[in-house]
Amino acid sequence: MFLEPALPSPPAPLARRLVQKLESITDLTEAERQALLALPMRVQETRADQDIVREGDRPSHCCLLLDGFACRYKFTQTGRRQIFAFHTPGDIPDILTLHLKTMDHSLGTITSCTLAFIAHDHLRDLLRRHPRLTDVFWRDTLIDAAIFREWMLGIGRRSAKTRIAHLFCEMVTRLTAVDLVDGNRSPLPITQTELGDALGLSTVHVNRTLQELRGDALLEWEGGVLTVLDWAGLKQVGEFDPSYLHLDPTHFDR
Amino acid sequence: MFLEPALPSPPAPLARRLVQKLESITDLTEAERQALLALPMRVQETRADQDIVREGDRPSHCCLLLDGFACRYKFTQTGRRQIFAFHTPGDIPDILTLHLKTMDHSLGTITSCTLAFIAHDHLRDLLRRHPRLTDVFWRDTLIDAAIFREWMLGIGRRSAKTRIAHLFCEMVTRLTAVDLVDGNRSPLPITQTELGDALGLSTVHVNRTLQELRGDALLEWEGGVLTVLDWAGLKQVGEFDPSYLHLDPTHFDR
DNA sequence: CGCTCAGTTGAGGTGCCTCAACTAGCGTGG
DNA sequence: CCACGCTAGTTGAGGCACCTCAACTGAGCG
Repeated sequence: MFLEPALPSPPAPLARRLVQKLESITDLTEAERQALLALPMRVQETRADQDIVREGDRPSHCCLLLDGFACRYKFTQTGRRQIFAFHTPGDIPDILTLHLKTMDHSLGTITSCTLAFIAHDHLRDLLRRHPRLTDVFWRDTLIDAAIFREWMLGIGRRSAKTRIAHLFCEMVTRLTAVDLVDGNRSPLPITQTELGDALGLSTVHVNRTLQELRGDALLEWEGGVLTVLDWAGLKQVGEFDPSYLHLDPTHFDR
Repeated sequence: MFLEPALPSPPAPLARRLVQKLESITDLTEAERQALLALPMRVQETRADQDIVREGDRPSHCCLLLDGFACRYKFTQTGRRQIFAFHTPGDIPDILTLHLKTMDHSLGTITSCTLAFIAHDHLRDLLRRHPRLTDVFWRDTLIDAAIFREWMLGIGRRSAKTRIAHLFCEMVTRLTAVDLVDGNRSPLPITQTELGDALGLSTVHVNRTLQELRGDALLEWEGGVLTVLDWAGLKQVGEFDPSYLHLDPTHFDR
């Protein structure tokens, strides 16, 4: 293993958002925090709607999302798209490449993004020196899977209206956990088409269902900002129970 | 940590199926194999349609499936069920309880099963002594998540016929990997209702779609045994590409 | 021999889909 | 500074894949 020294140490701790994200789901020791902040990484700005990693790729780096929104997705053979997850700052959406050599789906940006690439070797070295961080990342992928299950439940068994409301509740909750929500206003810079691709719905039906939710005075959604007008009502329509997000109650509550 | 010595050493290595399952997705050293086989566990026979762990539980043991079929599932608030996964011998469906204290869904038997309960403390001790096994189980949960994604893609974007064919391909492939398939005959002891709950379909529609698949001479399915008459055809109808299962090609091919 | 449970069939309904057209905003280049 | 094109959002009309409800069959079993 050949670990180059970190590039000229950056002014602000780049991995701050990563630490914040991990602390929203678990505790970290000071040593672990420092080790994370010291991770060498290469920063890159990316435009919207760009693939970061594609199905079939065999990456040697993981991608830490520092700023912006990204998503993971895959197409059917007939060209229909399913989005599996929306990712927010602090996430490492492709941490799975540490243990699954070949990507079975793609990762792309939704907005313009700031990305930080971390070499597998550096990550493995970190986990060897701090074995408990392995458990932390493992826990993170277990939560990832829990979110997949909840989406599956929605797509398989819930109405369009409930599905959309549920996703809004989830995004607001997750964004709150990484301190990106201001009062009842949350960033949500995705298109109605992307929302449909995430929920297994057509754009047309998403549009009409959104009109219902707006008509019920539950929310507004304009210019990439979601404003929740009635959180209790939205939770109820969305059948939302945040247990599956396994957020650490000592660091988070809503 | 108080590790009692293993119960009177059983005649046949109980964890044999676990080793076999893990070797279908990765390599194990002899030491790791031995350590797994030496895991202390309490064996229990269970009838069909029994819950093993329920949503909200905080278990202190994991459950290794030695024989039979199990599934994980959750209900919507309106009582509609979604099955998230079918589990086969060698699986530890609730390994997530090592890192997520509270179950966010339920685990139940489909057929009568032989279960082996392993204390979290024993598992943690094993992983401390063999850190690479942590990576192996982490990899296993990553594959679990990949299967969730593939199901999500199906439920969200594929037709009923494709979905059913795809699931059949997946089950046959996974069961082949743990040596439970005899030629073109594979155990599949689930009901049409369970199949529907897994695929987001009604029982009635599952039934009619199965008739199509049988009519196309792709398969037979009777008495809990699936007979694939035309593997190439079934794969094609199901748009099945096994990459997402990340099976170890040195131990497995189909 | 009757109960139960899985599978099957018919009939009618609907939630969401597709296709197509139109509007509004916004960046870009002439 | 306007014209243009592109993208996101919106609306209408018609269709269908899948749904619900309900009844019936057949096998397994106490």
